[in-house]
Amino acid sequence: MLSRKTKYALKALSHLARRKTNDPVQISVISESENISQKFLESILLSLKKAGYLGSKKGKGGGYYLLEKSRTTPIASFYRSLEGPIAMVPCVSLNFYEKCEDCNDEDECDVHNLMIQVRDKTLSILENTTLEEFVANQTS
Amino acid sequence: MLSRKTKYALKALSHLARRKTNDPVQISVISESENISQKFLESILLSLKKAGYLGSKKGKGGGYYLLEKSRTTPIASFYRSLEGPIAMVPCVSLNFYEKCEDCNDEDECDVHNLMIQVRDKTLSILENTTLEEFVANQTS
DNA sequence: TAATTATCCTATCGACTTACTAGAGTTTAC
DNA sequence: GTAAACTCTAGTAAGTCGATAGGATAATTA
Repeated sequence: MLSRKTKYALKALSHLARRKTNDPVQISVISESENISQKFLESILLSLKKAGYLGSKKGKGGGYYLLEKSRTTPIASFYRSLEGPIAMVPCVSLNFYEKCEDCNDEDECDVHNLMIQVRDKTLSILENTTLEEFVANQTS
Repeated sequence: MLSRKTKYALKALSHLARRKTNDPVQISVISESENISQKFLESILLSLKKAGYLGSKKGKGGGYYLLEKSRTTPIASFYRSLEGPIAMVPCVSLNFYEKCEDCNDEDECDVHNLMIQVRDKTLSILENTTLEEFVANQTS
């Protein structure tokens, strides 16, 4: 399940990406337009900035803006930076791999083998959809 | 992420399904063979029984056994009964649908539309893999 | 019937996570 | 220099997770 944090982040990114220009947008504007608690969104946008996806400008006329490269960043990257592993089990995670303590031989673990398939299918979407495409997506 | 509960459940089901016969198997046997805390496994197997996937026999020579129909049950069913929704967002869940409070028009929500795709890909595996196939699965 | 075996059930626990909120600090534009 | 806006640190209520403890219940065996 997607946490609210990640969901809100994707909605905020979508909001910024739908704009033609990369001007700063105030938190309050995004928060009202997307129906997200402003204070909560504040911390989310800050995370996205620290992760290198957004820029910010303080003071009057300030706000958060999309860094140009973020438009071609796959959703998988945003997901991982907010939510962590995409895989359903750490032992099939590409970026957050961890061995199971209870499992001697991964190749013989049915759960492992099934979850690899799920991971691959999921990644085929999340890795191949950029923010740009995410926004352009009409009932795909 | 798969909870340990669900992971252990799948491993236990796999253990039972790998057997040719459907004789009762003691919790302690499964627990040792799969490296799962016995007490925790106890409650998991009980859930699976209540959900109608396993039978049980008390007393000497007792244990849990696979109900025949469970062999042809898709993994998705086990998953849902233990973990709940498979979808990443309630608003795209087939069996646990819930409307987002923050979203006016689902069809125009980018998150919604993307998560439909992820759901379909995931279901294409979990709905089309029966316990039998799950076990037969060799590095597929 | 008594003893043994194994499931069934309740309830408790500490650690962690989630979704937020409060409030003060800092930078910028005018 | 003051108002506008982001930055940052804390904290918190509620819930979940993984596990444990301890006994109740039921079935089998002798």
